[in-house]
Amino acid sequence: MGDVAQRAGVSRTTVSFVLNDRADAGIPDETRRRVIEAAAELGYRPNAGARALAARRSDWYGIVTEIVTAPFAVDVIKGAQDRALQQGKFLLIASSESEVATEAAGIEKLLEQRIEGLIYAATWHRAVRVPEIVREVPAVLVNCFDADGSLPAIVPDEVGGGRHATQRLLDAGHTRIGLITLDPAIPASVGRRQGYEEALVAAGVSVDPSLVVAGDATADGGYAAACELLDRADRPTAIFCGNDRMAMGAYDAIKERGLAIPRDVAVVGFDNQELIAAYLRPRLTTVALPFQEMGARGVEMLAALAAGQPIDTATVTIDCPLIERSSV
Amino acid sequence: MGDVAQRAGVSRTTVSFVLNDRADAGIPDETRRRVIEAAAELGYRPNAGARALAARRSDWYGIVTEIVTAPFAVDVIKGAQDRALQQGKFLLIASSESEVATEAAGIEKLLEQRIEGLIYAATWHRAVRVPEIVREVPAVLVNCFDADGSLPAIVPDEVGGGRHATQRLLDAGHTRIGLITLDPAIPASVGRRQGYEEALVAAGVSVDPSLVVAGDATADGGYAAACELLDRADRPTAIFCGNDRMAMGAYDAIKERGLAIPRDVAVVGFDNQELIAAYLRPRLTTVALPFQEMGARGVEMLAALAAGQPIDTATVTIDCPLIERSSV
DNA sequence: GTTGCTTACTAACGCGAGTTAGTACGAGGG
DNA sequence: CCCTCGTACTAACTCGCGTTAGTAAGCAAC
Repeated sequence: MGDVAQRAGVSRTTVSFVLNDRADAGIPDETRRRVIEAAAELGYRPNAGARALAARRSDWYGIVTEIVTAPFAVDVIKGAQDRALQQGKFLLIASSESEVATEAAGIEKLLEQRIEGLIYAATWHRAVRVPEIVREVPAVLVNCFDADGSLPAIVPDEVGGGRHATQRLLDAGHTRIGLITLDPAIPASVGRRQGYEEALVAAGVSVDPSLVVAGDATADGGYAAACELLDRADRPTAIFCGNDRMAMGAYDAIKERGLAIPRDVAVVGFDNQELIAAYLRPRLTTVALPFQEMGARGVEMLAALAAGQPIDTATVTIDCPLIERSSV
Repeated sequence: MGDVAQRAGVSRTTVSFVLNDRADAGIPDETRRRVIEAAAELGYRPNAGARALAARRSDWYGIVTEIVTAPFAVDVIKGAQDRALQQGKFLLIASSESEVATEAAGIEKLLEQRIEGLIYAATWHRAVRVPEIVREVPAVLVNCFDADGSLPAIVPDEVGGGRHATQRLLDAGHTRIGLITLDPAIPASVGRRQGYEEALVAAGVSVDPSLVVAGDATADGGYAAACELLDRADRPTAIFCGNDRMAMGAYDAIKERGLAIPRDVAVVGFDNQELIAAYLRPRLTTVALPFQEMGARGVEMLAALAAGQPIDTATVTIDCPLIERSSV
């Protein structure tokens, strides 16, 4: 920076003013131009660490999540990183599944970098107990929530998603719609089922509990549950699967019986896992979890928190849109 | 740090010596203990930015990659991050697919953080043209290579993987083994096919070019190619698919014909995409791309480069192990 | 021709650490 | 009693930058 100043024939302070675009410091255009030119010629690149030190402001947010276990965790990261870049911030990513460090140690590392805020993201929608250390910095939970609601949280609208999926089947003329649910103890299962029932009721279709079967959240679980539904005398004409993996198994069960999708049985999934949904044959109509948007909203809330704006810690829910493909 | 010094009744310098474990500065155990205690009591957390500034050493590596497009990119990150943590380094991740910034802009950001090295990772094995800016810092290519070989590169051993897959089928007694290849212009396709042929030749089985068909790298492509192979009078008893998505399509083709996997037709995939391979029914035997290990090796090479150790820029290949499941 | 007001800067301090050169103290040797 | 020689520290500088307080030059007004 000193070299740039010398080359432009001004002081280091002036260079700082120009490069930081401080309008109040009345620098004439001619001087400004000289400084910018000198910086370009010398290939000057500011030192982010030194700047953070002097400005008492790091321009960094942190995010902790499992990046490998769930393939869609990266979507949260992408959404958050893009939004952060728009704000001139950079996102530091700490994996919470490392073998060489605990989750708390990872957060500790982030705090040593003096991050201005932290996003704590789960790979599947659930209640979590965040490590105490999280509370030392403005924090937002994404795709999870803590039991006592003391931290702001952003979660997918499972109920709405369940409604969208069911409505799509109703719109296609189905009235006997099977539902394969996940582990009934988790929010995804509860919410999606509630949405399913709401949509049926709203359409004046009676809810038949015998059409609801539970299964493992795997392809095998979906296969088994689908078999149960399909082997009834009055088999449903459509199946809403708790997730895409189960839909994968359901496809097998349907095809095995010589039935065609969607002609004989329509299928809707949930999660929109590209690798599955886009490659099943026929391609699977499903409901997307809004990971990117949740990440982006997380950064927005962080910005508000860091700016000291009051935030109602109420949980924010984000819509889960229906992704139309060819299985309905 | 000053507070810690005061509480321990020593100078700031002494605190620095203790916390950085400088053995040369003869600090007696008693003093050391007092300092560590004071730091703990005050909840002292060093400021990484300030430390980097003073020590002229950031302890950061950077990695640039597309994190969303390919689901396994995160494995490279995980492998690299774990190894970096072991070295006391932290990994800064820049997505090269952001809408708000170009790839070069992302790297620029990393350089402003004064990273000590850069990993440039591709999501599929290929030749790349790296932006010039990459050469301003020690850099290693992962899962890709540049045309003129001027940068060290780490790539998967496609040939070995093809050999493993084919050998597994030979071991199971198959001699008529179909191969569904990817776009013949890419290294993955060339290498895997070469491995396939090498294994056959080594086993004394003659290579029948008519058993090799090309297809789109999708489930539909795999389906079409598998149909072609299966509808021959002398259909193969095993199929080696260019990747797992194609295997997914091949499964459909096989099942449609009332054939059983692996009894009538055995299948081997490539890529080990968990979401597919672990959930297909039966579960798919496939070859894994060593993403985590490539990431880890990348960090190791970076450490060597940054330490000024000479490195032959020869490309390093990493073994692609066979993952046994139930389709053979 | 002093005062006062802009305009266009600069000197100097501070951020939180690492590091070098130097010092005070006590023990042991002559 | 003086002179080394470790031992156990400390003062002061430095890293690269942001920022505050201050100043010199030019001009208009009285």
